[in-house]
Amino acid sequence: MFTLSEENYLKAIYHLEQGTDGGINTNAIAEKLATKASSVTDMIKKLSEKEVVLYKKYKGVTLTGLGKTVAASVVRKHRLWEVFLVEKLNFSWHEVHEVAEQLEHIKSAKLINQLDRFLGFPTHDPHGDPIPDKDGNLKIVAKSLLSTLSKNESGICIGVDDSSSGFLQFLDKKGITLGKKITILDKEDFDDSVSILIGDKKLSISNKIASNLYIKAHTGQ
Amino acid sequence: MFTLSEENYLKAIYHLEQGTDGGINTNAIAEKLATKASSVTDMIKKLSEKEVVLYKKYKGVTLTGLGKTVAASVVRKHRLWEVFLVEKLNFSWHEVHEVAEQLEHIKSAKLINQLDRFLGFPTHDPHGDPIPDKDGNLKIVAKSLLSTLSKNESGICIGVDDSSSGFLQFLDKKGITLGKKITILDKEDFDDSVSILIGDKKLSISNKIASNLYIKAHTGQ
DNA sequence: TATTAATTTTAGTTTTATCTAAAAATTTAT
DNA sequence: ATAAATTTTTAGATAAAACTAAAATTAATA
Repeated sequence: MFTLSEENYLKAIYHLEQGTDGGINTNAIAEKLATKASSVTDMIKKLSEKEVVLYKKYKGVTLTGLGKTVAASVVRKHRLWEVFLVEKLNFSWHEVHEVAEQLEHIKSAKLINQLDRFLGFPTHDPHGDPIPDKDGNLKIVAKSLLSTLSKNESGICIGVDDSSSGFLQFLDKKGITLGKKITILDKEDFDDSVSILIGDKKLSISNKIASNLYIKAHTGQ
Repeated sequence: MFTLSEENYLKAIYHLEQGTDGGINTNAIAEKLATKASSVTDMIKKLSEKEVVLYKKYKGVTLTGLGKTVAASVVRKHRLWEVFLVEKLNFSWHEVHEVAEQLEHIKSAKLINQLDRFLGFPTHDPHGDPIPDKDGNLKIVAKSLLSTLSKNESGICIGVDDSSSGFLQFLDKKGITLGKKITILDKEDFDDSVSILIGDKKLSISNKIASNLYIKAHTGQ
């Protein structure tokens, strides 16, 4: 069994490992968890003894198979609870993270299995992130940043890169939500801003925004 | 804000205060929380500094107004989550306690308000215990133990005194559930066992069982 | 009431997870 | 390749919440 703190470290390492292959730096973990590098070293030693990470001094850490399983289970719980909050309790997508950070540590296999069923076995959380299955596997959907699309191309908005509360509320204000079709009307060389058509509305968004929206390839008009 | 441990102490004192008026003993709290008296003394000092309990050395503790509010809020969360588990996630009433012990510490006013609404503002948990409202008040329903009823009297089963898993599973096996009408057919002087009619079934239960079932007075047949 | 018994508190440790400051190792740059 | 900068680890300290053992207080009883 793992403590709340251990679970948080495993989750942080899990997220940092996504998209890299080498070991994860002490400093990177410290920054992610808003703690000090020395604290990270301490915890890593403990996790290493529990055989959830591989650790060589000064060389960073990687999750073991067991470590990945534990971390994925925490992420699974986090994302399932987020779905619950949005679908059943009328939370907005920008309000769920903080509460899910707490709920993800509740220990009960039956609880999470039943919650999964109750929610209809969702595959993605309210921000478009995939929900690991019971075995910790997650289905990777091919996606690209809106900023990489060319003029007249279009796609379905399926996720956000930055899921900070501020960004999500900005999207709400602009009427940009998951599942909507977005078409690139024009791209401005000057500042890389983009004119888009979303629903029946035309609007201009900055490159920064376009670089935080994931799009699923969408053939045809 | 209160730590998990502080909340558990407040809840224990809250429950121990029900039905008494004097101060609560250190030993009683220690037993309830399966800890040592010396640990209780330590925590009580801290709670006293936080002004949630009144404490005089060697004289036990009582909750202050603030203490009652905090404790009631934890109990409210516990019982709402129990309703959720039974009503929405198909838990049995004997399975909910352990999970609710964890869920009761999740901090989010919106979460608990929305959960309350989602569940239809329930007034009682799956064991028949009242759910404190937002202000910590709970509606006391007049109830009596089944063992106090006389021959030919009847009532509705509305709660259990002992809500241990073992007892609840026993009741399941016998088909005794909340909301059912129970009529006393006979009482045995020899061992104080009781013959009852529940639904269309007759069965005999020991005095121990009859002393753990609460009945709401029920006029007429 | 004096003595014994029970309860409660104090004093001193332990464990977990953090921290700061300093030392060690590694990486980067001149 | 050596010095400087950065990163990481070690050493020692702190706070929370628990413990054991002993001392202090209160309650029970002969």
